[in-house]
Amino acid sequence: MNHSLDRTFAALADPTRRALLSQLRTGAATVSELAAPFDLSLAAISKHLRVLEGAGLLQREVRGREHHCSLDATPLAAAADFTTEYVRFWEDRLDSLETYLRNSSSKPRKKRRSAR
Amino acid sequence: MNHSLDRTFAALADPTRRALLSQLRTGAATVSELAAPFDLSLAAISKHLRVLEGAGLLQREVRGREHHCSLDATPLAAAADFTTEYVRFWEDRLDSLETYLRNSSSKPRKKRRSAR
DNA sequence: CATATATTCAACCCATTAGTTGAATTAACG
DNA sequence: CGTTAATTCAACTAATGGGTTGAATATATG
Repeated sequence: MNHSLDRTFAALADPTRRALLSQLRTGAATVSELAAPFDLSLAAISKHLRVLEGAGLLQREVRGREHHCSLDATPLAAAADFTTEYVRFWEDRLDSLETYLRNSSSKPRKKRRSAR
Repeated sequence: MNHSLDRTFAALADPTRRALLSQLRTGAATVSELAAPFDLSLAAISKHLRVLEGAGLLQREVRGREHHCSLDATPLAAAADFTTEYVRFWEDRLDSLETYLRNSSSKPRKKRRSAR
């Protein structure tokens, strides 16, 4: 279940791929343009790009002998939802812990208000 | 660079680990409690838990022979920031594309307003 | 103490990943 | 047409990941 989150997170787990994504924010680019900043073979970059493509984060338009790659951030929405849900959950827990501590230490035995 | 994002995303890339995190939201649990829902050996779960721990997502308190595990969502904040930044960027791009299309198709040659 | 319980450790297996190099493919260009 | 350029393919290596099993290590407990 949630195959696509698997691929999205796996794609993001590699620093080279995150750097490629970052580069793509400035606009579409060919494979060799994308490869230029890295000390890696073109084949290695080609593989990374395929991983990004497999995660739906990259779209490729072949124009002659050049492959023009562009970002597609759509799949990141699910990843963002997933993570922010936990962050919210966590903040809420910390909030209620805080109110609990405030209410129980200064005025012990008193009923605590609910957080937020 | 950003070793910790590496580990966070790598930890999230596995469905078993995401399920473990989800379980941990209901509160602390021992290793065997966490393992119960899965059709996996305890050793396998133990490994997954160590990955989560390595990513800082799990805290362990050894109480006698039991290891009580609890969630720590703190590292997810960076992951959430990372992903939502892209999502925002993407929405903005789509927005400006939309306004561009609206303004150029109905009233061609007219200056377009900036998005948002 | 002897035994059962909770968990990890160690050694393995198999699949996948990240990288390399050299050849193949396809397209552009004088 | 022949050469150069952009990219992938194929084969290989080394490391990592996810899983297993059986033994080891503590810790409870009758």
